[in-house]
Amino acid sequence: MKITKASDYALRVVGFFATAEKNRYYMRNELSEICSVPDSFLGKILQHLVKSGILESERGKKGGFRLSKNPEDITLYDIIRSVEGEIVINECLVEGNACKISGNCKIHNVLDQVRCNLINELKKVNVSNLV
Amino acid sequence: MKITKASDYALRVVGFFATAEKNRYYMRNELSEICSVPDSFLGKILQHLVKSGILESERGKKGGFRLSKNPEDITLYDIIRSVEGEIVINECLVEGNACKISGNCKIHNVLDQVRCNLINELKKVNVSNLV
DNA sequence: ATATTTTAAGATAAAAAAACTCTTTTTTAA
DNA sequence: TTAAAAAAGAGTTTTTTTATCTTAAAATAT
Repeated sequence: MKITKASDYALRVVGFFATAEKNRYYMRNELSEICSVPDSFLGKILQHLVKSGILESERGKKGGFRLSKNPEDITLYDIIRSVEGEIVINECLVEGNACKISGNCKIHNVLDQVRCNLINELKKVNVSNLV
Repeated sequence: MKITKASDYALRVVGFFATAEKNRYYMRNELSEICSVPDSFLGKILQHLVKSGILESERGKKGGFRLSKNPEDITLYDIIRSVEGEIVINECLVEGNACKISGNCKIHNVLDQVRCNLINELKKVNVSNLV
């Protein structure tokens, strides 16, 4: 019931971009320093954020990372989803993974409700709310 | 962002008790079979549930486990809390663990809100709702 | 009393996931 | 064509989860 450190780091970085100079590219090692995130680990996290369209990147000299959307259009859910994959409260609800008792118990339905509610809460907050 | 298997197992067991013969003691190995939970792992889970007052136990012949409250008075939160400890959405919010940037960032406040909301949702559902 | 049955407690082991690193490749600009 | 940056993928270490096993303690039946 906890976000991973990768998510925490991602939130910091995207949160920083909301306050940063618009359109400027920041290099991985700059971001690493500014946000106190291990440099090479951050590399992986940034890749995820780029793949899911939250950041955009440019290689080579003058390269780096910057936001590819307005902060208002990026939610906490987007960021966590980007680095952790889909949020699932309990394993049994994962498709193709149904547990033996799933037919006749309500636990899973209830947990799925909790999950939907959690996701909605995370969608309510956008990155500009973090400034 | 997922409950542990121990929590899932605990939910099954307590859920079963809600449908089971009232006041009767069920032995660990019975519960293990009924709920499809590994016998010795279940031992540990049952200990947690007893310690937090959800179940009560009796040793020796005729011993076993049973509910020590009405199903209506046991919430999903109680059960998860019992086996996983306090729900924390992000590590930085754990006391004595404050991260360097905690003073000047809103991320943690926001995640704490999400956490409160999640806990409230889990408190809304009680074990009799699972029958 | 004593043997039997059951949970309690603690140590330990195996497996899985998380957290992080390193190396090689690709892209870009000067 | 060289230097600087991200991309990609493999690999490593650490931590957490998921169990198991063994010994102790308690309750009951005989």
